[in-house]
Amino acid sequence: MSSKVEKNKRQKENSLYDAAYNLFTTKGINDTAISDIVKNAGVGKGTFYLYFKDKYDILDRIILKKSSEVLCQAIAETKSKDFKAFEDELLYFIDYIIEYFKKDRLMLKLIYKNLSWGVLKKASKDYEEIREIYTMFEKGYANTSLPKEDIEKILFLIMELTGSISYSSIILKEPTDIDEMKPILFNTIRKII
Amino acid sequence: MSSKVEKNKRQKENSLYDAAYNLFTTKGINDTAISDIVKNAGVGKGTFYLYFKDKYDILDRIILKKSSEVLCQAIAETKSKDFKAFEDELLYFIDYIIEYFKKDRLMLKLIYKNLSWGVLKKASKDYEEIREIYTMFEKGYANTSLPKEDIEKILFLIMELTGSISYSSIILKEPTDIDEMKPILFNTIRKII
Amino acid sequence: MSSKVEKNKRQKENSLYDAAYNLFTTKGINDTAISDIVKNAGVGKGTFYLYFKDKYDILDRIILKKSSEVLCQAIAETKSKDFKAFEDELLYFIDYIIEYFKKDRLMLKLIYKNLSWGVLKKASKDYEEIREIYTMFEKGYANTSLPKEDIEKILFLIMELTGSISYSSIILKEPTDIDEMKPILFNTIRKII
Amino acid sequence: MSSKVEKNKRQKENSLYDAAYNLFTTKGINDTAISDIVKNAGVGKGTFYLYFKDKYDILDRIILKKSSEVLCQAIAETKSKDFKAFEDELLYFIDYIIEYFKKDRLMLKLIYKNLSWGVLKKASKDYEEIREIYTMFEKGYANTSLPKEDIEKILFLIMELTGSISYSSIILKEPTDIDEMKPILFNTIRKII
DNA sequence: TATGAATGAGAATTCATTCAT
DNA sequence: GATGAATGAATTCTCATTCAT
Repeated sequence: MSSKVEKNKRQKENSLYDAAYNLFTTKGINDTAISDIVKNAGVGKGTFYLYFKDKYDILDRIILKKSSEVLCQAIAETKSKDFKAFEDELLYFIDYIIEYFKKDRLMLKLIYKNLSWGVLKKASKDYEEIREIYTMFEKGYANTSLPKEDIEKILFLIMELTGSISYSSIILKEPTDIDEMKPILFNTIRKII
Repeated sequence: MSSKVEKNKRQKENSLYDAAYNLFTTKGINDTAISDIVKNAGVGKGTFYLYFKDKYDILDRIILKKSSEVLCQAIAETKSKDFKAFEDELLYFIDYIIEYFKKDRLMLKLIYKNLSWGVLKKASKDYEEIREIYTMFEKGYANTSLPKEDIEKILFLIMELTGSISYSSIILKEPTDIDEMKPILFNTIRKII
Repeated sequence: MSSKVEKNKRQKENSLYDAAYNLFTTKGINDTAISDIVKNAGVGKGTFYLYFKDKYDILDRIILKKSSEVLCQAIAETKSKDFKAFEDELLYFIDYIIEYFKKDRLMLKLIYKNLSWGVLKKASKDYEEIREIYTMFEKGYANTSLPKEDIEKILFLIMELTGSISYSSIILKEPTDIDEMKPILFNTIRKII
Repeated sequence: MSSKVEKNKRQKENSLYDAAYNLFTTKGINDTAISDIVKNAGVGKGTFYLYFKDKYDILDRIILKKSSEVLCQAIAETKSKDFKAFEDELLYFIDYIIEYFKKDRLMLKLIYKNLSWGVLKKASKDYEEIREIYTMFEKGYANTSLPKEDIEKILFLIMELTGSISYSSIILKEPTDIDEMKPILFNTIRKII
């Protein structure tokens, strides 16, 4: 296949991704029809089915893509800082994620209700950076006697807590604004590790 | 209005609640149509609209009802035990909730992603028991200098953490089974308070 | 039946008339449901069927009532002026009707599309005043040799023309405003008689 | 787009027009459902919404189409006769319309109460023939000092009168049959011009 | 590959009418 | 007479999916 054709295909697929993401975040998943997506993407209706099975197929892929993006960016940024203390490193990582969500509330809204940390772990085949989160965390626990599985569980627990608190305080403003929750959350994480 | 008519109305409304709950938990929300609900409830289609605005109206009310039920039962049971230590009391309360969810996974699946602790707080007007959760928690912190708001935030955080971990480990088995997560979760809560 | 009960019945019927008239003129006939009418009238749904067969039954009666009212008022007012010339008398009568419609556009909109002069004639059993329109017109033609039927046809024609022009110029502003159409219309009527 | 597809589209649209027209005239507008239309047209239900917004959209377009057809035919026929006198020409034109309505009462019934001369004028962009009615009329008034607007108003008035009388005498037989009304109507028009 | 016209199953919603109280 | 809860047929409208071009 000529690379021109290949490029054109990639282009169509991407415009479908973009259109779907925009519609899912602004109108909601239920209120977005495939005909909306193809209209916004500027492609024919049949074309959608060449790339995706249905609405939930493209949704799943978008969620994976977007949440990986956040995590990759967060881990890359954290690693570049060369923290001495593990606690500082972890909190910087968590804070980066929260600040990201604060700037892109629509994305948080879309991915939170549809993402589980477990799904991401499966995706870690494709994203080396996600494995690095584990590495960072395990290194932080290097001189403890905790079994590796327990360390992973603690990481899992912290990630779930972060996601949960981010969602409720950023999206629902419950029980209060994220900036007021952060000290409590960070303090809690410090106690946990 | 005669009490016979009144009783009949209550009956219809309840059979709609029950039918909707069963369908939502077994078939899922998206795959449940109003016509399914009325068919299962044994009432006419128009009757649905006499009591509810649409599918999401009945869903919201079910979620509120069911989640209040869990919490009310949990707090009642906890109070009846007359714990001496606050830590024991809180962990018993949390454990009760988790065990409830273990027995009724479908309910957990339905309510978790659609419920926020904030919504419940608003409902606490109608449910005295929910206010008692706060009372219990505040009593536990009685001899600290923490401001009342911070105590509430910590409670909120623990509730979100519990819900989040319950959902992922009971429903998704991620990162592992709930029984393996419990020690870590309880240990974490102990550290937090 | 005691007159108190009788009065109460009349009251309910009247509030149904009023409610229906208000809804028909503001929301339109198609968009007015019987449940709207009874709600606005403050009576039970079953009550409607004690007085009217269906929506079109009450509509027909309202149209007859309202259009008779206009005509009765117009003829009474005209007679009270004691015109010498028939032309002046007829034009005053027509003008009175037009001015009435100008002040109550909603009513014109409701009755025009649903009323025919013929329907009114049938109603003239109940409304002596409507017969007087004929009398006035025939008197005006007293010293001509025209057969009575032709005189009636001319009156009919003038009434249809008036209604038609009122509707288009007052409601649709077509071809122009009623005040600009009046001179042409009056001039035309003068030529006709 | 291939002309085959284009032709097929036109065909579907036309069968919808035809089916809707037949149902509107025979069953009435209120008693015609979209599902009746598509069934009679032999197309899928969704196809209707590909071409029309709703029942009133197709109705409006039908009315415009049909009323333009009558007028176009009437003016074409009139022009072909090469009348010397304007009065003869106008009356022939009016008579043609009336005879048309006599033969197609259902059409008259459908379009009259839903059509205004004003709507037609707007459509005259698409129908050159409608503009020719104005031309004919203005030519007839060529050697008078009447302003152009007044001439148009008189034409409007004559058209409204014709429509109104046609409707009541052909459809309602009020006050009498159209053939008995014609002499009076023609006489009146003669007086008006 | 890409298209978009066509489909029809199925979802939500309305509403006239009945009838037990 | 008066009520209003209950009904379910009827209607509108949507939308995922197909397939001929």
